[in-house]
Amino acid sequence: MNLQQLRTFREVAAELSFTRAAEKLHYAQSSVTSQIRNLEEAVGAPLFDRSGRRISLTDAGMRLLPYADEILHIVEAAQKEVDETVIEAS
Amino acid sequence: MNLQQLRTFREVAAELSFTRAAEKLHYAQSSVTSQIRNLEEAVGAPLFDRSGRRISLTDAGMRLLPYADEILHIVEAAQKEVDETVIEAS
DNA sequence: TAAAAATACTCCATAGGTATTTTAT
DNA sequence: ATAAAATACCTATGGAGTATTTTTA
Repeated sequence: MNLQQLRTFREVAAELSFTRAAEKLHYAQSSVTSQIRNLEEAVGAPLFDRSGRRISLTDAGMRLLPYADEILHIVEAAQKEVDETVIEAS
Repeated sequence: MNLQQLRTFREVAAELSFTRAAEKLHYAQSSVTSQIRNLEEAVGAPLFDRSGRRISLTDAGMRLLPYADEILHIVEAAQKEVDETVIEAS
């Protein structure tokens, strides 16, 4: 599991589309496919149901989503906190 | 910034030694050095003061540490949450 | 049949290792 | 003198892309 996979997962979950998530994040569609596949391998469960051109979150996906959000928010907060130090030092 | 860097950062901060952190995490010492260097680049601030063979956390490092801990804890919790789904499905 | 995901493949960046050098005690 | 971090260098893995194929609505 890595932060980039979580960002991509969040976007795919929001769009319910690999293609649109790829456009938004400036990835190739195939890259989004592998990121999600790798994340699914990492967590040991499928995150989306694929039925051709419609996808939907699995149970595991629905459970993971709020954690992904939380993690990414804290990462942002951490960056801001460190930025404060840099500002104060100047 | 990535999760592996945060895990390594946490261990270096706990040990206050690149060498001991490398042993604990089964990395080469040079790998820990680059991981920390890359993390420092990512956040835009030095995280440790190096004065030869003694290292200590900088102000930025001290600020980042609790966030790193929090992020890594939530990552663990997320994995457990997904595991629940896998168990329930069986 | 058309839109979206999966697959095959290629290429390159980077992560990690070994070996060595530098630097403070 | 020595213990620890930094650096130089090398290799291999994997991430991202393009092009194509498969799938289902």
